[in-house]
Amino acid sequence: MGRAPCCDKNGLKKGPWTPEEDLKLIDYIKKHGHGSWRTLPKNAGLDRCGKSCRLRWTNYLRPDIKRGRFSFEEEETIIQLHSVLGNKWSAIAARLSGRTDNEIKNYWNTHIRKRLLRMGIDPITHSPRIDLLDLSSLLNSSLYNTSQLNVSTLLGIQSGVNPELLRLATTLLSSQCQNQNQNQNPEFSSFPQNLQENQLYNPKFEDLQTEVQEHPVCTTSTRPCDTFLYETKIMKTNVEQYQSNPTFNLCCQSLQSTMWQDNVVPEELRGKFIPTTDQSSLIDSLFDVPSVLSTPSSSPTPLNSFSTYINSSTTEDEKDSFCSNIFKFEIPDALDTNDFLY
DNA sequence: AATGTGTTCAACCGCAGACTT
DNA sequence: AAAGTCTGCGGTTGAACACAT
Repeated sequence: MGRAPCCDKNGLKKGPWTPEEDLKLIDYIKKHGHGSWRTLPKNAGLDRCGKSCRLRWTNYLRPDIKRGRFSFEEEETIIQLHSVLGNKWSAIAARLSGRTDNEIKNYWNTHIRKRLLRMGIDPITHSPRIDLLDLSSLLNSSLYNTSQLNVSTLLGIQSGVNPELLRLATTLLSSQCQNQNQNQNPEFSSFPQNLQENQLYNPKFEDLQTEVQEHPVCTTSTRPCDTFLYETKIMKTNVEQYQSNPTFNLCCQSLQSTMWQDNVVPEELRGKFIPTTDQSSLIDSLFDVPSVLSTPSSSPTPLNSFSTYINSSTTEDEKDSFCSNIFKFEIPDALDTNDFLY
């Protein structure tokens, strides 16, 4: 048979610890070490269960705990580790000296998670939340008028997009402009499908796939932990494939003009980087990831990119503000987006 | 000043795997 | 081998606090 029960839960104190209890616990562990948590409360004269003592010690009383606000570097580290490890708070805490898993978990849920959501980033997958895009403006944009292009297919994004929303978008596309562009450009009409096939089978991605598969797997995610960087690489590679396509060039110019016209880029920032008709620069801009997300601060940054501005920001608020604008999606009144959110 | 609302975070709960008997 | 405990972990809660009206 097994051991005797850890503790009799009846009558044991719960709730916040008093300074006296803290002192008792600290004194005991200083003298004897914690040893068996099961027997500790009795030996230390505490009316608590061992589990409660262990939690109090590891999360609050341990002398090597670093208290106070998280630094920017710590925050960036947490985001990077989370993109690889998922909600493995203890594993993340092990790489941040002085911080407990509980503290990191709380900080993630109260600060980082909300910030990512404000930026339109899914905090679980670290991918852009395309399901929050303003479909109506996208569908009516000059991009659409030029190419009758399925937006999600253009971006090479499928994961993270609610299928219902995509279906709705597709329905809208086909019903609104069924006759408009059908014969406009036969070459381009096969473009989306080709792009999709490329994403699935392109041998160029094999090394990236391997790269990701070598990482630990995100157990809390509903799909393998393909990080934001990985997806960004794929998207970028996908689009680069079509740079030689003249119709795609048109499309890029159209998209860029739409971004400017529709206030995707905040007014005050338009002077910070120069509008360009060069597709590669545009693509870099579209797929560049702000450093606060996943890019190590030491990584090289394209000059003509959003992150150039972000990295030169002086305060966290500025970054947040800028990123919020970049990812600010207006939800059409007629569309109840709650129905589409995971 | 009173009340309502939002935020924070210490502490609890329940589960799973390791361990003991 | 089986039954039960121990330990660590991640998710969740709710009291305390901050801020807005």
